[in-house]
Amino acid sequence: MRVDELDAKIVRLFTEEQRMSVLEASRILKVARATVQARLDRMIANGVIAQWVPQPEPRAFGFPVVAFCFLTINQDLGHDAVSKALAAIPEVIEVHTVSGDSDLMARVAARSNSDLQRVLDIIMATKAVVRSSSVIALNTHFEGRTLPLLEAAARP
Amino acid sequence: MRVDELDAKIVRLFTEEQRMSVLEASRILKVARATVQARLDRMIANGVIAQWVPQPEPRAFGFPVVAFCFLTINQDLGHDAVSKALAAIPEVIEVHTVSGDSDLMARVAARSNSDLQRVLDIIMATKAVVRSSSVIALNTHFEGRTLPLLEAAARP
DNA sequence: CCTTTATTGCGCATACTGCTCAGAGCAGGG
DNA sequence: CCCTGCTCTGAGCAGTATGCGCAATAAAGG
Repeated sequence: MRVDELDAKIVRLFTEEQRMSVLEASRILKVARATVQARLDRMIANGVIAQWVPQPEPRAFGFPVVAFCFLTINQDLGHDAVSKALAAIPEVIEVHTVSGDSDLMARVAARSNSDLQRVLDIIMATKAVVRSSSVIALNTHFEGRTLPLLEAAARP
Repeated sequence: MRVDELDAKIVRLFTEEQRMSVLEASRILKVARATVQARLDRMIANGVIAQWVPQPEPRAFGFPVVAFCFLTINQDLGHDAVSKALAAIPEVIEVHTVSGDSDLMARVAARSNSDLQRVLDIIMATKAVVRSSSVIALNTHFEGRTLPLLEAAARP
């Protein structure tokens, strides 16, 4: 879907002031309320706004450690079956099939470095994963920063 | 912060029905409206709910390619200066300092595989990065799946 | 047992939402 | 040049939610 600058401004407004009402936004942007409504509806319908939900932050409730694990899977099972098995583990936040030496990459949260070991053991215990190699995130500079990209896509 | 099962149920409700009102949620959970309000306020204040904003999805507006780039940086600059330079590039969605062979890991979005090359060139052109090695996400099975972890943390 | 904190139920004024509708502006096709 | 389709606009109205305050009750902790 194509987005324009008004779309980007709307998303930015609702991102910066999450208590913004549609009416208030329309006043600030000097457009009709129905326009803001329509733009939001369209972006949600097209998936440009993928979700608009309270995002729990594991760091804030006892899981300060983040690691990226590169997994070599049991080829008998296939990627989908393995990702399904991984989805049963709450500490696994994200799973991609990737190019390169490994088959899958998983983002994993843990209570501590030693707790990460526990989670990795759970992953290995599924028998879906043959080998894993992890990289720990020592410091997260930023993440989920998609707004600048939306604005870049909106520019003419 | 400690979360209990009511907290998790509240987050789940607002995640599954994003048009849920606080009043409606209180009716469904059979608690007072003020309680739901108080729990939400507390979780937002403590960062358990990190953000509650419209999340743009790059895949939906022309950036279907996702890659994870492992960067070796120019040691003269330091991690923070480099991450700041990377933050100026809208295609860079996420940056972590990581353990292992590389210094930083960046999540990058692009319009296509060849467009990814363009983005990597921009990254290298900052002179902040000495070497990069990328892994392309061929298939995203799931991501941002933090709710199960919150529920696990809420269980007694 | 007492103090503190959380929850509850209630009311009220204000504000927002969802919905509808007719008219205006604009671009593209015939 | 005129039609057609699309979006934006401004307006209204009923229904609903919100923010706020308050006093009573329940639960938790020392």
